[in-house]
Amino acid sequence: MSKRTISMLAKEVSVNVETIRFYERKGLINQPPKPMQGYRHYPNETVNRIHFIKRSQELGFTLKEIEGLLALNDSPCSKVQELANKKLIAVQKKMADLLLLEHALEEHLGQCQNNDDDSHCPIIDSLQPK
Amino acid sequence: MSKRTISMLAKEVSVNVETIRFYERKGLINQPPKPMQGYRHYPNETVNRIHFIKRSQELGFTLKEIEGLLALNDSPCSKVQELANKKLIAVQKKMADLLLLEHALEEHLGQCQNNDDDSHCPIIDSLQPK
DNA sequence: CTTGACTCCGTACTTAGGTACATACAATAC
DNA sequence: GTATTGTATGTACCTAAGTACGGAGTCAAG
Repeated sequence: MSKRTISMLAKEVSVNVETIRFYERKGLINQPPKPMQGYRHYPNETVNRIHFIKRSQELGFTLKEIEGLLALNDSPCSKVQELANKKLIAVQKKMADLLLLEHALEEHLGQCQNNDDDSHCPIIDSLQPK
Repeated sequence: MSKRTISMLAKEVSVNVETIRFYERKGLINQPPKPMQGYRHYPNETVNRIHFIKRSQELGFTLKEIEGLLALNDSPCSKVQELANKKLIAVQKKMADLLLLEHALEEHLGQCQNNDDDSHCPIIDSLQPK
């Protein structure tokens, strides 16, 4: 009886209407059949689906991976762990990269601190080829 | 006398020919004039330019920001520092985000470790709406 | 009954940093 | 001289995750 139209659904899950259509096109949620008359209405299941997608995104999964997770719904825990573990390793690698970047930037900025001549920048210098 | 053609330049700086053309279109390097006869040849300056771009990319700057850096060549050090500092802060923020993500993933994986029933996964459970 | 809001549907656009392709022409190898 | 590379140019395509738009149909309020 809720007669949940697409814009009501959108509001309910805090997502744009266009995004819902996009997920439908991607096959992440299925489009309810169009009644002979009037607009489509969306079941609670779709609300749950979108929440699942959004939570997974917060864990850093891409839509493609989420598609996999959704398919894995009844798969052994070990499969899911494998995916989550891969993601964890990717996250850690990314952090390591950023840490290097952070140090490089800090070092460059440190050189600017010891620089009296504002008209000449050690950062630009070090980017310049030797 | 080098008569450096585009593919020689590409090899020299370890970049695709297409990438050089792309940088030309973006205005990051300027395209040498086409001689009446034969192919364009690229000066050492372009080699330096591309090295500058690549080093800046390693420091995490985007092409758009690099455009800014190139324009800043003769600007006061303080301007450059400002840009680098912004970048540093963005990097640190990104790391903080990833750290949270890491902990969330680790916690989820930890629950799988304490799970005896492989046919049922706590991760999928926790993504599922309550 | 007409206006405004909403839906449906398909398609195009967005950002970033390139990659690829089609065509014509130039240069080099044999 | 012919075959194979290489270059010039413009345009289209790629991924990711949507966003925007145009036109037609539909619904609800006044």
